[in-house]
Amino acid sequence: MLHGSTIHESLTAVFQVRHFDGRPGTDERAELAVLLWQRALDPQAGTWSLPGGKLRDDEDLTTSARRQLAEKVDVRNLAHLEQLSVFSDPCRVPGPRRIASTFLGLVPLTTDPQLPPDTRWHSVWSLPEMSFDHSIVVEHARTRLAAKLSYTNIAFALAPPTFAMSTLREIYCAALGYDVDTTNLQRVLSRRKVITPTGTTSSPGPAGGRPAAMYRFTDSQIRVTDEFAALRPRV
Amino acid sequence: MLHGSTIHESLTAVFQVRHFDGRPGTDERAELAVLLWQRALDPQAGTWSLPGGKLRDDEDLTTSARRQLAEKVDVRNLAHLEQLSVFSDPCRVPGPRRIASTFLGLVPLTTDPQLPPDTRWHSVWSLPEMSFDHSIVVEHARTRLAAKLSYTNIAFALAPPTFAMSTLREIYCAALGYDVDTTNLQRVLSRRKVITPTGTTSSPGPAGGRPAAMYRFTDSQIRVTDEFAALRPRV
DNA sequence: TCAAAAGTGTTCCCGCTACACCCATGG
DNA sequence: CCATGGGTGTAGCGGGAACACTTTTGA
Repeated sequence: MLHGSTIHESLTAVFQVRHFDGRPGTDERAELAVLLWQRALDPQAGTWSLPGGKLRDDEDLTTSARRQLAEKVDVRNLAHLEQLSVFSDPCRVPGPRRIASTFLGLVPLTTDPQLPPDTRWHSVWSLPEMSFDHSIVVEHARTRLAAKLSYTNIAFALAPPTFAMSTLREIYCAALGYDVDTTNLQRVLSRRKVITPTGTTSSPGPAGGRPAAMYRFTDSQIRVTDEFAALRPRV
Repeated sequence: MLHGSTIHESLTAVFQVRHFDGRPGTDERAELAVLLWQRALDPQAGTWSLPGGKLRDDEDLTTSARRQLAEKVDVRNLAHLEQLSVFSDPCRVPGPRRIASTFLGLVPLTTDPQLPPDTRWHSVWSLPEMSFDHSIVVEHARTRLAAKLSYTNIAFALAPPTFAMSTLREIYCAALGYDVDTTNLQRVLSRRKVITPTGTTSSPGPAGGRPAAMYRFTDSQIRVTDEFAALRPRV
């Protein structure tokens, strides 16, 4: 009765903020995208899946998730990877039991990894038909990301090494799904010491405009920056 | 190489706010307690462990965790159970590989489950020597609980069905580890519609005093009550 | 000199904190 | 009538939202 032939797998929702380059004339807004590959074989051939795969005996789950992403979709520059929940329903997939540990992975704006032919970025706001319970994982990952944007420095993993505030604004808008005020974003993140000015400026675009001050994230490791919403300890 | 003989187990940190009844004269403050059992056999005989055990083929992890608690320590009245992270280091315990999915479980103040002889409640502020990586789990669980107390109604799972504000204050103080103001606790939770007055009052103790108004939690299911600390969407 | 982009300053509002004050009961 | 425990009123503060205004560039 105990573990007849259970497989442990990792599944990772890899997110990146991407410009979905429309044809010229189309407004090319930045959108939050998730990396998916299309199943060629049954079960559920044609549906889109999260990258992942079986856990090996000599690795832990985090290592395994990183390895799967490097081997199968050639993603080697994850700036952040964290565990989400475990999917353990005995009937979640047909065939032998698979317990899935799910992850949230983040790739910075500037990098553009080479993808295998069956793999593509999809806007999280218009997902294709997805395999098994994978769409739930994407939803969890998106929710977790949105929450952490407001009380941690997790955006470091979505932003380039240095950036103008307008770029950072785009990233926040894309990841949160609603508009954010550049002014207040700058002030909130500065007060919390999440971002630091580099002292340099970028030259303005072809349309002119004042040169933008460049910033960088103070830490390149996740850090909680606003611990308690209420019921703070007395000072 | 793939899954030679891996076992999947659940481990649950069960918390309850308890009065550690000192001798008369000792001030018997309420403290956050965790349920532990003492290992009789090696490995690590004598150290204290979290309740849990092997996952069966026909159950998911949540079901398994509930079953283990009912069978092994006779805890059948968990008001809340949620997943924490997975511990998957191949060497986390000696012998065959065990992957542990960890949980946070909460038991209300009033209930007092019968415990087996090797099982005992321990204050989370003075833990005994613990087995393997179990103390990390307790630490995670405590941190998660403290965080959720500030932005969800999770305290419903620690409180009796109805209670006076002074009781609820004790619960928050014990779980958070620092003092909370009764007045503001009442206002914050009332504004968020987390608690509802029942209309009844409790008779005062032997020392006299004004009768306390009784409250209950509005929901008996976890609910987020203060979504964003910053960067809220525009209205 | 004008438009576009970026940065600054100011005001307002809301929620949490702190603390003083008022109420009800038992001895 | 006083001690004890509960409840209410209110002022203050701090952080975030909104928005107008100034600065710097290219055409």
